[in-house]
Amino acid sequence: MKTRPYHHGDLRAALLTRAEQTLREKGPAELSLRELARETGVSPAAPSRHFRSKQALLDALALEGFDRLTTAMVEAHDRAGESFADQFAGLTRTYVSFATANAALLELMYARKHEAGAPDDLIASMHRLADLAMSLITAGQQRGEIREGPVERLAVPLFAMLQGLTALILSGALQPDQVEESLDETIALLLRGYAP
Amino acid sequence: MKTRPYHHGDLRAALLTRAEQTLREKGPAELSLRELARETGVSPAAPSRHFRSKQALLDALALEGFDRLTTAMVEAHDRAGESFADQFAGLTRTYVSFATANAALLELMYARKHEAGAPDDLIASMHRLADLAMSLITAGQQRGEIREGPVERLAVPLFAMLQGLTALILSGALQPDQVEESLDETIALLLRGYAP
DNA sequence: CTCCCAATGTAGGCACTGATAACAATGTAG
DNA sequence: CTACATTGTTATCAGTGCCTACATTGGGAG
Repeated sequence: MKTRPYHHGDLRAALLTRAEQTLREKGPAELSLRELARETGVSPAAPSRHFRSKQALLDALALEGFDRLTTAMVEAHDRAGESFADQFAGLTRTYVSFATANAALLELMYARKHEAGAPDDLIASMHRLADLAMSLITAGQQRGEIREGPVERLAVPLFAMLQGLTALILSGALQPDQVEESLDETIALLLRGYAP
Repeated sequence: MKTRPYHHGDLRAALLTRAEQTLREKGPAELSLRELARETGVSPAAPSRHFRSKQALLDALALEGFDRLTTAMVEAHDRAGESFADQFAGLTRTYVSFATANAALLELMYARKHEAGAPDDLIASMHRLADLAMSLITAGQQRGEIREGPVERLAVPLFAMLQGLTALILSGALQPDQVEESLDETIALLLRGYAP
């Protein structure tokens, strides 16, 4: 019988994928470093070599989430048509779709951000995401499809809407079969509100 | 030296107020039943007589929060003027104001709602709040200040906006001095979007 | 090639948590 | 006055995150 090698090989990655799985299944509250170690077949203290604290692991997970979301949105932007409405709808949909597919992850991503000790890379990731949305708005303004005004101010309702819509979906306030029509309604309302 | 009486008097209420205080100061994660008991000057197992589990205490806190928020919104509605825009702005502002003043509480209120075992009274409280907003919309429709359509559908962007705006504020994405102008911007955008 | 050392894993223990069971004090209904 | 339900207390359990000391490994310097 071949014994398990002393060194795991890539414990860090193994922990992360396993953690995301249990996060998806049972939520962040149920995530335990010890149990994670148990499931990965490693000693209880082993994870500490890769993640100084439980929070550090959660941060790493959140960071990964931001990366995935950002690339998804960039791809959606490239894939969308020329018209502002198209791009707008495209970005909104991919955001919401990511949110529904990765509910717990997104919750984690935003839960972590308004606490004091948020790491720099996390904050940077979030800003990158925000910039994406802002550039969409300035583009719309240049085409005359969005009313004028400072971007930071105009962007607030958009952010709020995205954030709020996903919150509604995650919280179960919106049934899955209502999501599509709610999205339509919301996008239409935003476009009317943003019209010059 | 007078010894502390065996019976506390109103432990349940004492625990709740103390719990809300620490919730406000240190967030829900740091809330510990044992510490609560310690601060209240009572044995570690005493709280279990009033709250079967930690979750039960959090639920009670959330329920209290919903009650307070609902009454605040009802009062705001009564205080507001006749015009739809007035009422709309009034409700939005009180909601956001409650959110900023009771950040952690509100987070708790919504965190609990999308988990399986949410108690009935909590769910009922949330529906009461939702009905309030919906009735605002139907009233607006009757006055011809809001486009027609099913209320449940029209209400979604409003809920999303409220939820999202508070999320932005709580998360620190909006600086306190930006809140007022963001609110103005958002309310105006919503009114344009809702216009017939 | 060898030896040393940094990286990675293990063993054990500490302080803390929430939960539960068995027991004690209290106040009250009959 | 007494039986009893309520509300505290004590003790204990399993589980957690984190820390220190030790073991094993593999790769780079000589």
